[in-house]
Amino acid sequence: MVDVDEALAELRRGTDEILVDAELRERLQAGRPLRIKAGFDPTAPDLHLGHTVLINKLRQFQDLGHDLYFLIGDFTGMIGDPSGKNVTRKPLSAEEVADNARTYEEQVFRILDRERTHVVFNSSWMNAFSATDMIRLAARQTVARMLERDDFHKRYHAGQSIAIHEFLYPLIQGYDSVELKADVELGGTDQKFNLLVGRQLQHAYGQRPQVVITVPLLEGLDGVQKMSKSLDNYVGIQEPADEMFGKLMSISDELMWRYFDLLSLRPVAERDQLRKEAAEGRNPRDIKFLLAEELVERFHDRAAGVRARENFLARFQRGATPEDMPEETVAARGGTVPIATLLRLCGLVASSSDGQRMVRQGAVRIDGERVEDPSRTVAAGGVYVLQVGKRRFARVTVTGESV
RNA sequence: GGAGGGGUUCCCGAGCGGUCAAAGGGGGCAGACUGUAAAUCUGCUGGCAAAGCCUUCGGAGGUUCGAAUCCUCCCCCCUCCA
Repeated sequence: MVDVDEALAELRRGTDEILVDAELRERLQAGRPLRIKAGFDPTAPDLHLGHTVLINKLRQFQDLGHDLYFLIGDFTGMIGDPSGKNVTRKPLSAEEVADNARTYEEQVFRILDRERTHVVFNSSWMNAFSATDMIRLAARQTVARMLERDDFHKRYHAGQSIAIHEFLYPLIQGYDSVELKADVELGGTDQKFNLLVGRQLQHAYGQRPQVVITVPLLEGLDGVQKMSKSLDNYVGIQEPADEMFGKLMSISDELMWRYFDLLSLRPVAERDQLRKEAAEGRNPRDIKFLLAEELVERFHDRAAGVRARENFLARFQRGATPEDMPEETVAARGGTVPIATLLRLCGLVASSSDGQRMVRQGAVRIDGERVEDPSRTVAAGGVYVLQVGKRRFARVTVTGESV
């Protein structure tokens, strides 16, 4: 049996809070495999680095011999999750939920141990929940307590709507813990309220309340808001190596240390050493290289990490165009196509108006030559490398009229 | 059920008969500077194969030469009272 103190030290690392630490110790001492719960909303089909903070922690529990209940909140997902943005979400269709859940499952086993993971869906018990059950459940919670939740509190005081069913979300999530007889539930710090509802409900239903562990939320690339797909400040774990590397290089120096803490698996001592070197004048960019390379390596492989760094240097230090870029084919009506339209058709700008603006701002290049004239047209019968800004590229073949 | 306040572009928020594709801020994007960092400065921030045309101020009608602005009905949100 693993030493409990050692296990606890390992489990505490990188967490935000453990409620209650003494209870966790007790349960670990009991020596039986614990039932570890973590819930996932089935709306995001792409896991990003922000999710991996939690998933790495789950993996640790597995490595210590505990059982993971990977809960896909398909039922709660259909209700619509109130957390995050202060907007009532539209419910997902059963089909979408199923699709998203499958994608989740595929990706998560890049990190988790399949053998020690039970994938469960809360619809499997919630679909059988009766109105009577629901009322009994709702009776366990008060409106005042609900309004303590930060998200609800803000919306309420900002004069934004809160639908009643949004109150059901935490209740059901909490009830899932009852159903699973969870010993421990993990989640992001933003989940603290919901996780604590689980404790309360387990007590109300005669169970021993779960231990709640929160992990910090990872800030997105902007360094301010949490990493999320909808804010488009994320790094997906399935992204191409160059893309991943480039995104990680664009973070601020300050944020880099945060990422070292929450994402890097390097020993703490090494992190401290790097920090010292930075303070002594080592170029932070080179330290960022280490981080970016480590993460690319984790989700691709060693060679990919090295190659991504080389490509990065080539492109931005020596101005080379990337080797891989989207290939597009565009048919020119009447033999030529305006540059702004071409950019739009290649997906490099959101609209042709936007494309014109980009040209005016000097952001557009054709085969490396800056385009000055917004009304410039491009002739059919050629292959061009288009560039917008520093990062957006496409190789386009312009053909004559085809349809 | 009653009384009052409110719904404006990605977000917040001005506008209250033409000069409004709609102030200002945030966010975002681009340029300069750099280490594709941050900070800073500057510009842009409805759409269209485009010097013109088309669509936007909760929805539908109406008044007017002209409506985000005025009128009618409807929908939604908030506050207080029940």
